[in-house]
Amino acid sequence: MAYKILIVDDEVMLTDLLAAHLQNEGYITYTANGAEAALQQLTCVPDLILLDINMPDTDGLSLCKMIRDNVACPIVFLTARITEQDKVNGFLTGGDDYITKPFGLPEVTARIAAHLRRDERSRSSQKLFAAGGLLVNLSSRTVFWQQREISFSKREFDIIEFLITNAGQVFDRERLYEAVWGLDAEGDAGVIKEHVRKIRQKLQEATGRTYIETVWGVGYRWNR
Amino acid sequence: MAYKILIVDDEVMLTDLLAAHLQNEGYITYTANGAEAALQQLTCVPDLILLDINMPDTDGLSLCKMIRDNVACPIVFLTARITEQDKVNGFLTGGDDYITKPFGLPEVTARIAAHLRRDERSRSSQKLFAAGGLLVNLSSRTVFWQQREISFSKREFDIIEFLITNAGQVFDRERLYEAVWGLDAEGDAGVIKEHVRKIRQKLQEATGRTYIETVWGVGYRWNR
DNA sequence: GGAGGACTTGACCGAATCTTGACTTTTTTG
DNA sequence: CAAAAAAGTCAAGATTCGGTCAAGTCCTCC
Repeated sequence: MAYKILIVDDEVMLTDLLAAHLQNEGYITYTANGAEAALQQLTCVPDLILLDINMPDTDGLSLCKMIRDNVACPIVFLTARITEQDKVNGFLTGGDDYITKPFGLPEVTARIAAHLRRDERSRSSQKLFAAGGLLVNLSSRTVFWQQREISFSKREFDIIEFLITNAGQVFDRERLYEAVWGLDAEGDAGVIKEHVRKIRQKLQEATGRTYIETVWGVGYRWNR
Repeated sequence: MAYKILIVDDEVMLTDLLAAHLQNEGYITYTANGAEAALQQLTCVPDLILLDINMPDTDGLSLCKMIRDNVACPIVFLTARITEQDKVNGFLTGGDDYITKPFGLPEVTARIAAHLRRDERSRSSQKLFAAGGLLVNLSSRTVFWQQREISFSKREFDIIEFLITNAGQVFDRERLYEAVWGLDAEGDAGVIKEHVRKIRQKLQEATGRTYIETVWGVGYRWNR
C-alpha cells in the first residue's frame, strides 16, 4: 500500500523533479500546476500534499482552505519564506509543516516520511488482534495469552505481525521473506523455517496451539 | 460520532438489558459474558468499559490489568461492593469509577455520560501522568516520587514526555530522535542511548524501577 | 572569561538474536 | 515401495544491537 502524494506548484520543472524523485522512493505521485488542476486532482485522495503557496495568479490561502475542506491529509508547504503574518493567517495548523526554498531532496523525503508516519499513528494508535485468548498488540509489540505475556524477538514478531494482519492467506517463504526483511534484502528464505519453528514452539508451550499452519508445497498461513 | 461501550458481565440477562438500554440512549454497545470474550472484544477499541469484577471463574484484578494494558479508556466497575482492600489492590485508578449492585438504569446512564465527558476533556489536554507513586507533570516539567522530586535535564524530560504521552507504544531511536530533536535536526540518534541511560539511572535510584523498557532490535517503550 | 552542568560522540564489550548448514522427518510421486 | 522433494530440527558460529564509559564540546550563568 504505497502512499499517494499530490504535488502542487506552478513550475513544471519542479513538480516533475519532485515527482520523479518521490516515485523513486516508492510513492505514487500526482502533479498539478495550478489551483484549478490541484482541486481536480483531489479526487485521487492523496495521503499527503506538497503545496506551493506562493504561486502567481493564485490566492494561496483560499486554495489551501478549499483543499482542507475536502481532504484530511497533512499538507507540507513549499515556500520562499514564511513570515509571521503567514502563520497568523492560519496557513500553519494542525499536522502541517513547511519547507523553505531552496531545499534539498533528502529533506523533502525525510519530512514526508515523518508526516506519513505520524498520521498513520494517530489514525490507528491501537492495533489489536484477538483470537481465543490470544491478544496481539501491534503498537506495543506484545502478545498475551490470558494475562500472560509471551515474548518474541524482533524477527519473530515481524513474522507474526505480517501473518496476522493477513490472516487466512497463504504465503510462500519467498513472499514472507520479502515482506519482513524488505524487498531488496538478500539472503536465504530458508531462515523462515527456523523462525517459524521458534514461534510455534513458544505458542505451543503457552497456548497448546500452533496458530501457524503449513500448507504443504505452498507456504504458511495464520489460523485464528 | 457515537461512543462505543463494552459491557462485561457473566449474566447474559444483565448485559442484554444494559445493552438495550444504552443503545436506546444512542451508544454503540458490545457485550462479553466472560474474560475471554472480553479480551476479544477489545479489538473494537471501546470508549468506555462496564466491567463486573465479581464474575465466577475469573480473576477480576488481572483481567482488569490486561484491559488497561491494551486500551486507555475509563473503566466503570459493576460490583456487589468495593472493599477497602479492593482499592488497595489497585482496582481503581485515575478515570475509573464503580457502581454497586443493585443499581438503576438512570444511574448507569448518568455515570457513563459524566465519564465520557471528562475523558474527552482530559484527552485533549492531559498534563498529569501518574503511575504507582510516580507523578509526571508536563506543565511544570517536574517528576515526583512520593513527595520527592527527581530532577531531569531538558532533553531527558523531553524524552520522558514523549514516551509517557505515548505509553505502551514502541519507538525506535530514529523516531524518538525525530520527535524530540525535531524533524530537520541532523545528528546521530545514538545520543538517545546515553540519555536513556541517565534517565534510567535516576529513576532506578529513586524508585527502584526503570520504567523505560528496551524492545530488542526495535526500540524503547514506557511501562506504567 | 571561567566554572560547571548539559549535550554529544565514538569506541568497546558482552549479550541477545540471527543465520547457516547439516541432518532428520514427513509427504508426495513415479 | 523407494526415491525425491519439502518441511522441520538442532547446534554452533556470525552478526547485530544496546549499555557503558570516558573524553570532548557547547552553553549558560555567574
